[in-house]
Amino acid sequence: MSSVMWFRRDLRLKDNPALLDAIASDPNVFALFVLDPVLWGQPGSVRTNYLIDSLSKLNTQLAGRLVIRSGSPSVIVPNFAREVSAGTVHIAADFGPYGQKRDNAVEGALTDFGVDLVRVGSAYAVAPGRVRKSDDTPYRVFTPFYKVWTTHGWRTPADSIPKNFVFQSAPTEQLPQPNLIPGLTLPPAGEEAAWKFWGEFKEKALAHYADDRNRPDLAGTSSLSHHLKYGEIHPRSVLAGLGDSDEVFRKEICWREFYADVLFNTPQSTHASLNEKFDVNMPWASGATAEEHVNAWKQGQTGFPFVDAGMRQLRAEGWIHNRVRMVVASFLIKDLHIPWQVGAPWFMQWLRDGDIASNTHGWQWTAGCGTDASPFYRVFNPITQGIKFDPHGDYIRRYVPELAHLSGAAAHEPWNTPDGYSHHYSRPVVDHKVEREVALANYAAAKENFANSGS
DNA sequence: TTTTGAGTTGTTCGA
DNA sequence: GTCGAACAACTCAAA
Repeated sequence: MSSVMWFRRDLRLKDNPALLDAIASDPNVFALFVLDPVLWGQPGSVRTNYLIDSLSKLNTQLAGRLVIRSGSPSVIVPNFAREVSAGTVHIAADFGPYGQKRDNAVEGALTDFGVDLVRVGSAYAVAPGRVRKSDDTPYRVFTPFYKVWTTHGWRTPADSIPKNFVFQSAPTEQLPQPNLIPGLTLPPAGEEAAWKFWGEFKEKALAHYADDRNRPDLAGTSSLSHHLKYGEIHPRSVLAGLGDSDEVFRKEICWREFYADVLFNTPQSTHASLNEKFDVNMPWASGATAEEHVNAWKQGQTGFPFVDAGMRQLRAEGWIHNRVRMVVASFLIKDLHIPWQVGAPWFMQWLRDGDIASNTHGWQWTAGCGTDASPFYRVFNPITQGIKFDPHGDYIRRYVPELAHLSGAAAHEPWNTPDGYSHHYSRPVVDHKVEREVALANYAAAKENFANSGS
């Protein structure tokens, strides 16, 4: 007999309860990764390239014993279990809409072969669905969720696997080659890189996190999002390294868990606004001009330096600073009047950390239809946001070469500088002041229509 | 059930 | 340039 560790979004050996459970259940352990065509090889997928790197690092850690098979998991996993005479298949539970469906299908197929699917742990310190109000319904507001999440607690990081543990070997496919995307550079993947970045952040930036995290021109954030996404480090390990004074950063870890919980409780929210009037009554833009606007947004050619820098950073690094994500999302929704459901998939296509829960609900928050009750008249000003959070213009010059000749904060307002357009930078596609008023009127109209529709 | 207090991330205006 | 108030009144959580 043997056991199978089916890796998915938990590509690490440290603090991996499912892996420990596999070893405890039978020391002849096969390490399996399934290339699922549903998640794999989507055109231009940045995450696919990152994942290939991460799998290659994991394979090295396993002394070349990572078994790769491609196909539908509900076929591949049971067949592999039978092939290696496994009694159990071990996984970290997945709480996303697709992941749950997939795992249930695999579990059913395994049962037919007399093999158990064992779920141990998850990608979260506190599994989605566990934090509930006293009436047993889920939270829709962050702060009370955070209070209960904190007191709920989580286990201390698990032991490492035994030193020199040897995994079993089985026939494997080769990892696909990365599909290089021109202009895109990804940081190194894998468990070792995750701990290296986490260590450096803890040493250099964590103490200033509360002040610097909003500054896209500085290295003020942890850059852990892609490592957490692929489970190269577990949030439990990160939380264990924090002190009482690191409340702001602990809250950011909790935001990831909150949004996973929200998605778990409302799986339809990947495409449907939590506040349904946004999908029914909002007069969104359409037609040729709207298409041109969306295209300018995607290409980073809106003529708003802070927006364009962010959209170009996305395609250069597969990442955008969180502050800038809010600004570019607000611009698409409230200046160009395009629904969040157009922007979210573009982010998912290009973000190396693209997480369906965090991405979906980050967008819904900005749109004003998500788990937040902030006033609808909150519209980000893309120019003043830039000047406030990139005060020297360094972030602009890094990503927008047409403005690299402007010094200091002048890069934020090329229209105020004689040679602002001497290097062919785009003119603003809209007038922010005008579009802000349009957005406010649209929200008011949607609310009115909703009231009148009698729903 | 009713009431009360509070809610990640903002902008603009006018003193 | 800085500061406080207004924006306009919703939804959620908890007592």
